[in-house]
Amino acid sequence: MARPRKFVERDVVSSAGEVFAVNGLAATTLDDLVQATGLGKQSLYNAFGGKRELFLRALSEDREEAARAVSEALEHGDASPVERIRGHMLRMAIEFSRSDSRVSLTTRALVESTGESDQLATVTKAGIEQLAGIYGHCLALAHANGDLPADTNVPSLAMYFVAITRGMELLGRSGVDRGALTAVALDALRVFRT
Amino acid sequence: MARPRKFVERDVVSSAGEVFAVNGLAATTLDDLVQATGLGKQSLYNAFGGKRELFLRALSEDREEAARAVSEALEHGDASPVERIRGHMLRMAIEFSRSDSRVSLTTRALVESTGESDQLATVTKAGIEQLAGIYGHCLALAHANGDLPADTNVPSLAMYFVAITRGMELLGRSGVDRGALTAVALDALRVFRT
DNA sequence: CTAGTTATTGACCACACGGTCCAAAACTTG
DNA sequence: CAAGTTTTGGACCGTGTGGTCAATAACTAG
Repeated sequence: MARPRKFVERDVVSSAGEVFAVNGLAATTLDDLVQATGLGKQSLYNAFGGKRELFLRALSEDREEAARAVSEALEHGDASPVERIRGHMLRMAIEFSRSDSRVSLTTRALVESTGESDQLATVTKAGIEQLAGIYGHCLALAHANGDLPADTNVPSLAMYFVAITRGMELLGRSGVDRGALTAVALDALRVFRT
Repeated sequence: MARPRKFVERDVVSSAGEVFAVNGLAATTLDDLVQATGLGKQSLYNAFGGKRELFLRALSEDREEAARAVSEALEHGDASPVERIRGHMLRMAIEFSRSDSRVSLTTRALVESTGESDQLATVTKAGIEQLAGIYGHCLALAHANGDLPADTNVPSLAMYFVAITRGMELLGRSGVDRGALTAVALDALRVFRT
């Protein structure tokens, strides 16, 4: 009934996300996006509505992807919950120390958002809470296992892990090397000492 | 011998810094700066050279100020080193949960810098290391006091504190409230349990 | 094949951007 | 007061911006 699209939305959002991850929202131009995605301005505009909307889409996908990855790492496997978190943190240290390490769209959105009522702020806040929920789930298991001090406040500790990973992301960005970042991760895991 | 300036550099850099802290480098326009500082484009240009240079100046001042504040908190007072760090972390939790909390220029520069060779990256990396040094100094005292586990790697733990404070900054920005942030700070301090 | 619908393309636009020019102003020194 | 020097203010400029338009292409249902 109508001319079909030449592109797959998912791919376009993904390409756009990479550009945004490198440049940030404000510093990415429509032309950058046109070049990265391969489609024309008007097609971009028809399909998504504009730069900001496209960023929001990419942000949502990035957030889902990140949540999925953490879930995967923390909810499966036969190691104990604490061991799973340990493994995850060490993997994050490596990930964040990759020299091409781009900063996540969530962190970008957090920094570039203006004011509480900004839509970026809403999405990122939800993202933070989602992440904390995932950590919390795993920590609750560990707590039930008796692997955490009895007086542990699980939701707070979950938020602590979100904080330390965000901090490690920034440190990696600033050039802190893999060894140092791994050491930071190990220090962070000291909260588990019973 | 010549017409005197109507402004004080320090004040101008400070005003500019506030604008940058709110909007970021890319999203701040020259006109924003003109309005915030009160002087004309040409004067700005004469005195500093351009937007980016002015940002660099503001960044340096922000970094010095931050380092000074942390030094002040960690190196003086009659509480023990560990207690000083504890107090500092709790104060940071409050600071970062202020709803108008602007994100520090260092974090901004970290996120907005492009590539390792970027001048922004150089300055921020130095800033991170300076901060870690300050934490390290205080931690070394604590270690000598026997307040830290004997096997503590002091420089690494110092970097850990830089990471957790950066993470808390981001969390505060995302709307995490004072109570939650304080709890995170307390969790972070668990590394001190002997 | 035709009508209807949507996607694509590239030209186009108004505007805001960072930056520059230049004439006038404000000051110090002799 | 005059010469010399720097600052200032505002008009100005080329460029790149996000976004729009209108003509055309590509497809499907009938």
